[in-house]
Amino acid sequence: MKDFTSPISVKRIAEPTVRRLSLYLRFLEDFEKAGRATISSGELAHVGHTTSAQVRKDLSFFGSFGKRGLGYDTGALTAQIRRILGLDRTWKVVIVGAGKIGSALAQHRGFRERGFDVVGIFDVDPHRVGYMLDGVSISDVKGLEAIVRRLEAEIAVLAVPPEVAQGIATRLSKAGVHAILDFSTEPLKVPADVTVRSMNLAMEMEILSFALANR
Amino acid sequence: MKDFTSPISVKRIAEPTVRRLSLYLRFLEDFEKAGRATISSGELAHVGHTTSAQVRKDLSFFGSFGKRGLGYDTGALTAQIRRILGLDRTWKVVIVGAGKIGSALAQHRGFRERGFDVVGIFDVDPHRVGYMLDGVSISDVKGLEAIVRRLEAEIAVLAVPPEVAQGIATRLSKAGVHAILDFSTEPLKVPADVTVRSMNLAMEMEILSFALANR
DNA sequence: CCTAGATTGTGAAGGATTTCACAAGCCCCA
DNA sequence: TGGGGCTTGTGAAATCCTTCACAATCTAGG
Ligand SMILES: NC(=O)c1ccc[n+]([C@@H]2O[C@H](COP(=O)([O-])OP(=O)(O)OC[C@H]3O[C@@H](n4cnc5c(N)ncnc54)[C@H](O)[C@@H]3O)[C@@H](O)[C@H]2O)c1
Ligand SMILES: NC(=O)c1ccc[n+]([C@@H]2O[C@H](COP(=O)([O-])OP(=O)(O)OC[C@H]3O[C@@H](n4cnc5c(N)ncnc54)[C@H](O)[C@@H]3O)[C@@H](O)[C@H]2O)c1
Repeated sequence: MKDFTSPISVKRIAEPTVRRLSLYLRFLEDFEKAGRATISSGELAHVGHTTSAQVRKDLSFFGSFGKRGLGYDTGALTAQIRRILGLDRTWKVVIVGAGKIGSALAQHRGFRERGFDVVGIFDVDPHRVGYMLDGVSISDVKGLEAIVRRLEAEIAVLAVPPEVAQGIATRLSKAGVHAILDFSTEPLKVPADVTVRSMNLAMEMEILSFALANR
Repeated sequence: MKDFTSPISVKRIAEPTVRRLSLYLRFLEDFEKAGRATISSGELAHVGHTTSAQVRKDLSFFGSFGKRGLGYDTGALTAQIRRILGLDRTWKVVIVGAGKIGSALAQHRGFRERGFDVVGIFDVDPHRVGYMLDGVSISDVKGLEAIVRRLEAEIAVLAVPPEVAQGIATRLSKAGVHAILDFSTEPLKVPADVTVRSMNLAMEMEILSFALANR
């Protein structure tokens, strides 16, 4: 699991900072649509449940994008954050596991809209292989490595049963995928140059349970 | 959004601690199944990608559960963590939005298995209302407040389009729900005694994008 | 019953992140 | 052209979280 280190000059960026940048971006897009030409750190902080100092500190890791006395140019800051997050391009994504979650994701419009192109879907079940999901046909997982390499997919979404997740993660890593979004519950072991993020439903539910039980 | 504060004696528990407890619990269950009677902080740390000191510190917030020289009794520690997380009971859950994500969740076995009972499902679409999902029929969202109150549902999962999420969250809060798991992208504004957790797919994908762009 | 070996529980130290607070800079208007 | 009002960018302080390090204490074995 890769750390948030960077190659040149930029030191180490904390994960919470990246999370917040992603939020700021969403708000900036709203503000842009609403026709606002500039926005202050205070306004961004307000909608993002944080403080203006936090917003400015977050941005300061990457440069000086604002104008004192005025705030930030909405369009310019949007573009900067998109660039910082690597969203000034599209990414090729494969989905492994075309079950309930996998097919929901494959049909999710917001995915492509935000620059994540689903170029491949895989399953082991012969009843599913060959069918189309939102324009992409489901391939047999046997061909995973070959197809991933040919398509040059960079990100994989894992929506397979937990007991096979580790095996698929290893195969994906070997096939050149460097980023995995995992929906299963067990933490994956991957090479150091592969980043894994987990969408762990059980954990989130348990955090809610804890909050309810201890209020 | 409620903070991780607690009523009597127990101070404030950091969110990362609760996350890790949830992980430890999963590992403990595996160890129990494998027939291990005791387990050391070092072993738990190993599988959880952390340190033994971290494991002991996490547990120490809640009591002394181990035996020096020996480690922890697997079964007893499992029970303790379940109690701490509020998993020594079942919780009543409603799902709002029976679309792609909502119905995948409703049919998800692991939900009930871990003590989260789906007692109600809601949608606004008349084509969906009345159908059954895994033994629960889909109700019209018009009746949300009445049904939530009658069932005494405590947790809600929000799988509706982002533009209606805030409205539903407010209605749920008023109907007595104190915990919400939100799948939409925009942060929700809720009363202070309601805890919200977000499963934000877009944000996770963007964190992966950042990692790829900056390696 | 005593010693060797292992592991916990926890203050204190260290590190990371957030918040504070203010000088510097920009715009507008008189 | 100069002053007032506002907002940024950023060191320093404060807070939060993790790691260290070791005394306390348990088991097992002779
Ligand atoms: N459904 C949910 O609401 C939900 C919620 C949270 C987490 N999850 C997790 O997401 C994962 C998928 O859940 P789901 O509900 O979609 O399950 P599912 O059974 O509907 O889908 C799993 C799919 O993976 C395929 N598969 C199995 N082995 C495979 C392999 N080796 N290679 C490729 N494909 C393979 C199966 O054929 C199936 O289509 C599970 O790990 C589950 O725990 C699901
Ligand atoms: N599908 C995905 O893979 C995915 C992934 C991440 C996030 N999300 C988010 O999850 C949410 C749901 O996504 P989806 O793909 O399931 O969408 P969907 O359109 O399939 O489902 C939404 C459902 O909500 C219902 N609905 C609309 N207004 C409602 C209301 N006022 N009350 C009750 N129900 C109402 C609709 O009838 C529909 O059945 C969205 O916010 C989406 O952005 C979806």
